Parts: sequence; structure tokens; C-alpha cells
Amino acid sequence: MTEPQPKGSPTVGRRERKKARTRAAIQHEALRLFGEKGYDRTTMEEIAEAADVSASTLFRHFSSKEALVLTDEYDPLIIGACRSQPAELGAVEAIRRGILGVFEHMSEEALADIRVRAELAVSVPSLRAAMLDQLAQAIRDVTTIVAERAGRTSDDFAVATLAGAIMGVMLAAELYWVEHPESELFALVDDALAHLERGLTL
Amino acid sequence: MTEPQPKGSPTVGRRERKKARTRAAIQHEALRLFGEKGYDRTTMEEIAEAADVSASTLFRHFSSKEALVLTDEYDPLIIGACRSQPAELGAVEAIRRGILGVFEHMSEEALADIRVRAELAVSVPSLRAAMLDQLAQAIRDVTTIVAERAGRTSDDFAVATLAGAIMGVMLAAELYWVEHPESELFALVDDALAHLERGLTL
DNA sequence: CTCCTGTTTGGGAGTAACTGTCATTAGTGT
DNA sequence: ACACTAATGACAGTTACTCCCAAACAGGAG
Repeated sequence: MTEPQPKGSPTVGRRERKKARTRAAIQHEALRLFGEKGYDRTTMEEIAEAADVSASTLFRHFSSKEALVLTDEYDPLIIGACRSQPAELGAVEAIRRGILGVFEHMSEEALADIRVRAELAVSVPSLRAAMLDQLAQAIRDVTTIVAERAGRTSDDFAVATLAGAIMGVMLAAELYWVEHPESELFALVDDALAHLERGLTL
Repeated sequence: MTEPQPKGSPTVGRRERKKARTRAAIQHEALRLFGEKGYDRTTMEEIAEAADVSASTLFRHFSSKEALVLTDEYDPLIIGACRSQPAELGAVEAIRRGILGVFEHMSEEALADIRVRAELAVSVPSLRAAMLDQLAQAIRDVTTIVAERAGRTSDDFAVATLAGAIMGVMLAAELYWVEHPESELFALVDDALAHLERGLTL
């Protein structure tokens, strides 16, 4: 066990850096091509070509074409942010603040990226479909958070129901956002969760 | 314009009946094979073989492998049932009664079918994914119903939020049901919507 | 520097879900 | 019986994805 990172590099050696760069390059080229030519009209081979890697390598980094669009690193951040909210807050409020906290610290670039992905994810059937896997994972995560704050187990049906409602209103916000381009995602998510906390009265 | 249906046949002629029978046979064999061999280990050709049709015909009836599991005829029934609830009921209550009304009139066989599908839809990634398309459509349908009852437009964000919450709690009920086989789907859906109407208090 | 080890990559063969086309068959209205 | 349309079948082609094996390469030990 000699020191793993001798100098400035905070995480790892050249190997992993190269890997990360390759991965980023692939995703970058993929999103570019999807934007230029359309998702369906872009083949995995073209993406591999553009990123100057073999098709094998592409599939090792991204297990599916959908993953090229849907993969991001925000979910763990949001979960952490929700968890670290003051304990006296209710679950919905904690999640609301957690989400908005993460959004606030994002660059304009990253936000634009999210919008592109969301538009793709809504307009391309196979992507729209693949999103549910993310949604299901999100429901599980939310269930855990809700259970923690309520002092109940994740098996509690009331907890599951609330988690479902939370993800439901957030999904509705996202869909509304894509259909109304002039709106702002944060504001909608904020509104939706606030509306939920007030009991969804019309 | 001579009379389309001369005798007792309420809808159509032999051609469409045959078509419907072929379609039903395909789906039946598909679900059987999926149950026996597993979804991934069953090919479209095997299904075509088992239903005694060509692969072409299979794809004409079901545009994708997922559609074989996810296609059903209940959504329009449920929508109709919700619409025909007394006008004085709130949206959530109308939907609750509409859904339970349809479920009540279903045979044990049909219910078992639904269970098999739900289990497949949860356990098989590509199906889990494809469900979101159904979910999105359901959210749109629910949005319409909610808007009607609230005397608002479908563009109203509060309406969209409520619709999202309704589908969210129903999805949560379905997921809970699959994870807790001893529970009853109706009861869970009923509970979930009732919980929602009471404001999702823990 | 040199060898050794484990990881990343590339290449190629193979599978299976689709797609499109065209000829054939089978119901339907006249 | 005859024409018309809808359903089917057969076939070739595309593409996402998997498996496998060999080459290149980074990192540590002698």
C-alpha cells in the first residue's frame, strides 16, 4: 500500500483518468450527434467512430443507447442533500429543499444539458420508456427518506403511498415543463411539492 | 351503405373476428411462454410458431415485444367509468369509484392475468421501462378527468400536479402489491386514493 | 530497466428485435 | 362469379447488444 495518488491528482492514477475522459468523450459526442441528426438516425457505430473508440468500448461504458442520454450523477447528490436537511422538517419539505439546494448550485451549462436530455427523454419513445427505471429507483430512494423522517419502515403502505405521490407530482412538473418551454423547472417542482404539502387542494 | 352487421354479430364480420382471435391467440401464447421460459429467453419467432402465425403477422399485431405484455383493453373502460360517476363527487373519489367499478366486474381469470403482467412488468427491465409510456398516457387521461370535474383546463398546473399525484399513488400501490403478494390490489388502490384524499397524512 | 499482473481496449462472430417490400391468400360488396 | 381490399407469409436488411479472445497498456515488485 504505497500512496495511491502521489501528487495533485485527487482521486486516482492516469488509468482511471483516461477511462473517465473516454467516457465523457463518448457521452459528449453522443449528445452532439443526437442533437444534430436525431436519436434514431444515429447509430452506436457512428458514436463510437466520433469518439474514436471501438464499438466494444462504447458498450462497456454505456450498457445501452438510452444510458447515453439518461446517465447523470445528480441522484446521489439530491439524496444526500435531502438527508442533510434539518430533522424537524417534514419529508416533503426536506425533499423540496434538498432538490432546490442542488439545483441552485448548478451551472447554466448543466441546466441546459438537463433540458436537452429532458426533451429527448420525452420525445423519443424508447427514452421515455427507459426513464421509468430511473423513476422506480427514485421512488425507492424517496421511500427510504420518507420512512426515515416519519420514523416508520419502508414497508409501511402509507409511506409508499406518499413516496408515490411525491414522485408523481415531480413527474407531472417535469412533463409540464417540457410542454411549456417558457416555464422554469425549479419553480414548477417547488410549486408542485408545496401544492402536495397543502393537500393538493384545487 | 347496406347494413354492416346483418344478424346477431354486434360489431363486425368474420374477417375482424378472425383478426381478433389471431391477436388474442398470439398474446395468450406469448404470456404462456413468458411464464414458462421467462421473458428474455422467449423469442418472437417462438411466439409466432406457438400461435401458428408468421413473424410478420406477429409484428403487425404487436409492434414490440413489450406490447405483448403491456397491451390491454382496460384503460378506456376505466376512463368511461370515471366519467360516468355522479357529478358532485370530487375527482379523486370519482376515479376511485370508477376503477373499483371496473375491477369488480372482472373475472378471476382476468385478475390472474393482470397479476402475471404486473409481475412481469416489474421484474423485466425492458418492460418496467416500457410501462412509463402507459403511465404518461394515464396521466394525460387523468388530467383530463380532473380538469373536467374541477371546471379548469388541462393546462392548469394544479390540475397536472393532482393528476401526477393520483398516478403516483396508484403506481406505488401496484409496486407494493407486487412486493407483498398476500395483499389485494383493489384494497391497496382503494387505500391509496383514500389516503390521497385525506391529504396523505402520516 | 524488466518482468508480472490486472485492466482497458479492439476485432470479429453471433443473436434477436425490429423494418420494408412484395407476392399470396382470404373476406366482403356488387 | 368478379373485383377490391385487408390480412398474411416469406424474405432480406438494419441495428442494438452479447460473447470471446487477443493485443496494448498502466502500475507495482524485483
